[in-house]
Amino acid sequence: MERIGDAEYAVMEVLWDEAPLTAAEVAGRAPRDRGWSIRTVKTMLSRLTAKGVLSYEEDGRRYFYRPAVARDDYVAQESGRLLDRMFGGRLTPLVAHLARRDRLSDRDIEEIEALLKALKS
Amino acid sequence: MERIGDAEYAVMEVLWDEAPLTAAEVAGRAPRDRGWSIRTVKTMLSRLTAKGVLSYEEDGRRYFYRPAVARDDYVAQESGRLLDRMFGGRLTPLVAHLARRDRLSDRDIEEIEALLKALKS
DNA sequence: GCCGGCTGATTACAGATGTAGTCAGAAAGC
DNA sequence: GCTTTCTGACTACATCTGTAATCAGCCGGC
Repeated sequence: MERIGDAEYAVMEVLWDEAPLTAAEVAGRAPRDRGWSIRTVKTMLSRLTAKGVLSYEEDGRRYFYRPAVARDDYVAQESGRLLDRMFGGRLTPLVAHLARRDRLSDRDIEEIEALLKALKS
Repeated sequence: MERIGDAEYAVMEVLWDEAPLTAAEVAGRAPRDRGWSIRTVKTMLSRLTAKGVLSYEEDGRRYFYRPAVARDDYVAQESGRLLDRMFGGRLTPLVAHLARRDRLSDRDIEEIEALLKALKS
């Protein structure tokens, strides 16, 4: 799967949340703080389509865009990449790292323990 | 901290592993499969220095390069970024995601449980 | 029937990145 | 001493990314 940039990712988020949408609808649902012009959004949509992560159906002369890759698959790829690159592909060092850096709340710990317990049964 | 690319990251890995090193030494220790010329490595070193993630001491007309940011800090930034972007900044969804995608071995589960248990005490 | 506005396609352009060549000067071999 | 070799500095250039303008054509209002 091709890599996508930060801004492109924001466009994907919109469509993962709701699809299919027209370019104008995507622009309307994009994060306000990006301050994108409709042109910018259209460029993103074209590029993402070229990269094969979006597809569309024609509706007259408009397109209805929708994701061609599941959010879960994309997330799996990116988190796998980070894990491979920085933690030798293993999750434990990541958790240890986050714990060291105080990114783990007590609630996190409880939740993850419950999750792991469920996995073992 | 400025962002660095994939190739730049590979250079940092060399120096996080061993420092200080000259440009030639970094080139010699870089992953063979990158097929880098010494020029390429030197460009990386300059850019990383400009970005402030490397520093150097002069040794005659050569430089000895060394990391100016700890690997741990860099890793914290990048894993935080991924967590924020894809999992709302929370670790639990990441673990749940990896579990769903079979990236969690029994050994991982045991290790993480032990780690969490230690954290609580 | 013409005009303003909307559509996707194409083009523009600056900054980042990957990869490397050129240059001026020092050092080292001979 | 002269040539080869090595150094960092600077330059080059294609691709990717973020951001947007231009273009050609269709559609809906009047």
